[in-house]
Amino acid sequence: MFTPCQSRSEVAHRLCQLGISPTHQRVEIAFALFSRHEHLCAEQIMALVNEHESATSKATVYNTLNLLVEKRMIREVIVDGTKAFYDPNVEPHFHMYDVTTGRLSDIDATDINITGLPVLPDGYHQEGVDLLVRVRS
Amino acid sequence: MFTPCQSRSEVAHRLCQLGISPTHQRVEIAFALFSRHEHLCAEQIMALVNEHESATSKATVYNTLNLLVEKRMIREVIVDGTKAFYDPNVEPHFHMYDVTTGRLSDIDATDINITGLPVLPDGYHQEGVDLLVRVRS
DNA sequence: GTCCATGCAAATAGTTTGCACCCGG
DNA sequence: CCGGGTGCAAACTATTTGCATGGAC
Repeated sequence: MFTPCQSRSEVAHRLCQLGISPTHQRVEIAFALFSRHEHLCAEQIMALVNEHESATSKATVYNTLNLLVEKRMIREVIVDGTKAFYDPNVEPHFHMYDVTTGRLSDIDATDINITGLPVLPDGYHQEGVDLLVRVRS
Repeated sequence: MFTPCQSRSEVAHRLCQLGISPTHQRVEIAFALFSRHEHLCAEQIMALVNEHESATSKATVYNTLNLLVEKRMIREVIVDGTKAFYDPNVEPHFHMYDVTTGRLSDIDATDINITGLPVLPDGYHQEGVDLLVRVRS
């Protein structure tokens, strides 16, 4: 299950567990995602991190997000090709995207059942299944 | 069902049906997609179109692809956020993406059944469901 | 001649790269 | 000191915008 973090020290601890040294920038970036249960894009994260003092560069935001994705602390969600969203929930689940507002929300995977997917040829193995429900309001 | 076009005049005819004037550039771009049953990205389409004489600009390729998407002659498929694929098949169907080769292929929708999707609140309506199976070879 | 569709050069947005610096050993 | 990890300016790539051109009426 997804567990949010209320404090920066909690986030720092999780970073350490993954072998990532908890620098100021990294803690701020991870905290932005884990303190709220939302899907944010790089730009929004950058804005949150630099709310008080403008201290962290775009490149660092991106590099850190990529590092967290690689270490499986967060997940990248592609929705429309214009930008990536980042999701602090790494458990298997799906997404709903409101094309009117640009808002992305979770769909719990436990309720969903997908049948009839093709059997993969030998030598192939399934990495994952992405399911996105696009809605308009 | 998806019906490929073997000739440029067939493509021109389909463009007219949609109210798009069949200029040289547009016919070439649409023909690149409809003459082969494949998923191509803008770059590949540009290369095909300019194989003989380098005559069509990148901007025109993109603008034309966007026009065809808008008129529902083709479909944009987002797979990894680095580039968009364009699919001449606009019937409901799903996709399989080989992350090793970067190749994208169709999955027929008739075999697939998805249950347990959430009921949408009033005022919302479903635009579509995208299903992508990521495989590794 | 006027006007609007068309095509493209230039601008933009999102992301990555390569390198300078600094901190721990 | 030295070396690798860190952060960022600059570069890069995919895509969009705004405008000049030219063909239709």
